[in-house]
Amino acid sequence: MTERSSVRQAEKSDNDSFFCRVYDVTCMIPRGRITSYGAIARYLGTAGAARMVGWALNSSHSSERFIPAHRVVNRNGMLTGKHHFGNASTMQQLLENEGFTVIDDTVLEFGERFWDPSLEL
DNA sequence: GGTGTGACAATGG
DNA sequence: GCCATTGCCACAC
Repeated sequence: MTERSSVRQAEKSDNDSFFCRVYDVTCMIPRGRITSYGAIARYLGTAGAARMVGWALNSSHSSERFIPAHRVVNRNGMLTGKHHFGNASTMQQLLENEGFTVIDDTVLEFGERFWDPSLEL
């Protein structure tokens, strides 16, 4: 009996998918904040599935809800998935609009504006 | 049902 | 200190 099973039983909805959780957490990211794939994965209980988080966001376009995936970067603060926004500059523009400074596909404010769902949520 | 993959993360040389 | 390799876990084929 794991924590996950209880949650899964409580939800018992289509949201039981790992993807939906990633979408939910990503939407919870406060404006002006930023997090990493590993932080989200760890919050979900799958610390080693950081890659899955990225993959889930890759399918975020399939979600009816807008997913601020631009607030999610790798541990280095690098915009590794900017190419998946359609235009490579879209993700950077969104981050700059949030008040971030993006240089060389890397968020300089990453260390300061880092938001950990496991700590904040 | 097994194999491959994937927007990462951590470790080793 | 930088580059290369391995591990990880859930989904698609």
